[in-house]
Amino acid sequence: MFEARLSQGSLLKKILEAVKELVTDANFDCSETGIALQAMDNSHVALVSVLLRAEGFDPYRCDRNMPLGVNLNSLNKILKCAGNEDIITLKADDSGDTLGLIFESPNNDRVGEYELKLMDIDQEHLGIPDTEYEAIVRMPSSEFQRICRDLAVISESVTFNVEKEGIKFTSSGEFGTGAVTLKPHTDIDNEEASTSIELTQSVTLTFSLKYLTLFSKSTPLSDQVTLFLSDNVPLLVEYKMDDSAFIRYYLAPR
Amino acid sequence: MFEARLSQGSLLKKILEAVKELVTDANFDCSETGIALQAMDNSHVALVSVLLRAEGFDPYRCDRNMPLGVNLNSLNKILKCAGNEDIITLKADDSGDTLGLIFESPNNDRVGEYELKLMDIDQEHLGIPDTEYEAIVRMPSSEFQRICRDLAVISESVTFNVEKEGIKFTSSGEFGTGAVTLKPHTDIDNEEASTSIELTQSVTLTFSLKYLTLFSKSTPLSDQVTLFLSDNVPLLVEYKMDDSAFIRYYLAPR
DNA sequence: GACCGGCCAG
DNA sequence: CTGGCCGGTC
Repeated sequence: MFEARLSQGSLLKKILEAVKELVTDANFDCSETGIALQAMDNSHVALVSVLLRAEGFDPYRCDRNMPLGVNLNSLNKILKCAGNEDIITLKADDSGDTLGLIFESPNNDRVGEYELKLMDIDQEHLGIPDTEYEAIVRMPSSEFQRICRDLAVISESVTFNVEKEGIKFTSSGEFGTGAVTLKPHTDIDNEEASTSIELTQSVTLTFSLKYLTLFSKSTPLSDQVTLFLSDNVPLLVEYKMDDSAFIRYYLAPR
Repeated sequence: MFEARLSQGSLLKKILEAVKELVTDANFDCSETGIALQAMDNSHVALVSVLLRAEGFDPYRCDRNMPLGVNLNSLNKILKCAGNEDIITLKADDSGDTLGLIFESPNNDRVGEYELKLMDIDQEHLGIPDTEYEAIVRMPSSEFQRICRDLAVISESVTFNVEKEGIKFTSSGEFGTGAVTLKPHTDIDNEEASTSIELTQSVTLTFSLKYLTLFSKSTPLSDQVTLFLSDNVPLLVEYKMDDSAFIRYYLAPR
């Protein structure tokens, strides 16, 4: 028996928006500690990892580990039937062949009940090594999205150059070149507009803008994004919702 | 060496929006006095003339005349990477093979640096004769845009009939006819909403609405537009931004 | 069906 | 001024 009630249902809706273009089918691995989703993207270039800890739900109950194999496109269609203010409850019985979704409107005068057929998905479970990164950049997620969108005009790839003084994003294409530099900056009135850089070593790496742009669909989930970089190691792009949830993307450098 | 800093960068963004559908490639003729662009539209029916005087920049420096041949579509893409509040600096070194653009955010924690490859464009320099016009109509630019949009429903062309008492725009098409009359009107509280007509002789001329509609993309540049008309002479449609900049369109009558 | 532009709301 | 939504065009 699995049951998880999420008072801020829009969180789940946004997560699906942030993942569905990258992955078509994936397991929701439900356990006592929460719900995890981990999958390579369809072209096996990027990795997505979502964690929703049990503490983020109320109540949360999961008697035994269950991998719920979901077609994300179908799930997304069903989630579009939930209002943004709805409370969403996920349910699965031990047979594990359907996922139940209940959408309750805030004033409880409307209840939607949906069932999604589940599927068996080969669990290619991916150990992600814990890395000490050489550079950690925290910046407004909207800024990151803007930079990806802007530089995509110039080229298909972007080079990140992180120094103590700032992070510089550079692209070069057929009709010209572009570069955006962000300086560390603390806005006390507006913490979410701040940019910070920690590094043990300056780093220069190049990535596909197509994937970064897909990652930046997570912008509505968090005001800030954190980039973790090391030479010859996949970039980690992390959106933390609060202490009980995150979405992480990994992308190998070019 | 050419360098021009424009504190209101959105001006340049809007100018490109107002020109790019008419002209694909053009020279930015940079000289001591400012930046001029003059080009026939792609079908050689209309003429666009933009002038940005040196006084509108701070600082402005141009050591020698340089025609910077630009693909306006590429330039427009790059300008979309500038924020609406950004300060824009244009730069070209004496080789003149790239145009540099620097976008500085208002609080200076974000800098975009772009380079656009330049091209050689045959300078068909167009002498525009100074004309004494028979009729000069000044009106709200939004009104002009609205009239073009409205009458385009009726026909592909519009007839301007200017009398002392008013200007009448008339179209006639397969399913009906339309006419809009504007009377001179001075709104003291709101100068920009006024309409005025000066004439030495009444004038009746017919023009392509397609081009007038393209001209009216300049509406965001100025609250007022001025129409200069004479029999058998191209219409001049002028948007003056302030004393240091204008965009003018010329269109031969049908 | 996808992309771009215009309009409306926060 | 920015972001999201809707409509139109390619």
